[in-house]
Amino acid sequence: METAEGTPRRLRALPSRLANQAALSANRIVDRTLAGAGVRRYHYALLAALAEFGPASQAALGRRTGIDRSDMVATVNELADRRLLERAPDPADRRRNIVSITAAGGDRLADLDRLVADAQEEFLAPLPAADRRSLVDLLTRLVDHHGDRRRAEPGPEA
Amino acid sequence: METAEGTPRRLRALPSRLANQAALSANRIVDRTLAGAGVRRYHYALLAALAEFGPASQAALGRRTGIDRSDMVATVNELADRRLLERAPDPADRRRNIVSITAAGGDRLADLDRLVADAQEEFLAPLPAADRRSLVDLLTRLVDHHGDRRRAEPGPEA
DNA sequence: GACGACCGTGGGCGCGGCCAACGAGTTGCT
DNA sequence: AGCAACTCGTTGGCCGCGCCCACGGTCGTC
Repeated sequence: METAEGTPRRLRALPSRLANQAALSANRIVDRTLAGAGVRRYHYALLAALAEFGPASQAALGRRTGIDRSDMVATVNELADRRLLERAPDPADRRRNIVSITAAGGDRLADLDRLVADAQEEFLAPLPAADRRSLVDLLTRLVDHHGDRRRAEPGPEA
Repeated sequence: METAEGTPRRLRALPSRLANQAALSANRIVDRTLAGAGVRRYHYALLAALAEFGPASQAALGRRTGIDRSDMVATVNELADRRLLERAPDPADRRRNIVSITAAGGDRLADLDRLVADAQEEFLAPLPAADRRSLVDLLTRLVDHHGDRRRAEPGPEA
């Protein structure tokens, strides 16, 4: 029998790979769940950001969700088509669009929140509550340190 | 000032998102590091698997690294072009190719191992040793539970 | 000998995460 | 007032990863 082919130790023990594999699993679960409701992760993130902070420009929403400005255009388009949000020009700054969530969008978000919560449960299934807290804490510290943004500091002082 | 735009709580507290963001950071670091040596993650994984278990078929390597059979073809091609591994037909089973690492491939892998180790250090920088162990432990438990493979169990007995 | 399973290969797809560029608009400085 | 620097939305593109399907060749097994 040549079944039971294991992952190489070199890879299996690699924190970066572990993080990646865990994220893979998490994303698979969440994506499958959201797909059942006809949305992708970007859609959920955008609706969540809108519900949390109220209307904002696309650029600001991008900063909050980590979605690139160019990808934001398509994401807003898709959700606007479904009447889950609205895009209106900002009279005070004509460069900006003000994006706001609709009532239907709020309702939809509530549904998605439930689905996503279930997905978290599935993802974290093997861990008891205390370990879940540890995990969240550790991951939070990691992401807080390497700040999300592509920081290109100007190198050593000129 | 409208700077300091934060991530919505709903997202920030989401374990699946935290895992994803952490993996994002990890992958950015590792990818940048490997790119400096002219390779991608798939290349490193493949070389590591070869060095660890010796010559194997492409399908077996795919199972060990998590690389799809079709993607494996290209990966093997690229490394074979650089003489880091060799592909030879298996005389005992003419469906198979036997892929084996070359001396140059072994040398290269040793270099990459060092680079990857540095990358881990950078990724884990904010965590003291004890926390790193906790993290690895927690992540390992997560990935061990949802087994890597796309398991499609036949549902309830017919 | 026929069927099923497996292998390598080719082709394709979607998503997430990027970057470059442009025109319109705004802000800041002088 | 004028100009430079910046911001914003948008278009278009790129790449890597993770997948799937289908095909022809090859075992293995009944």
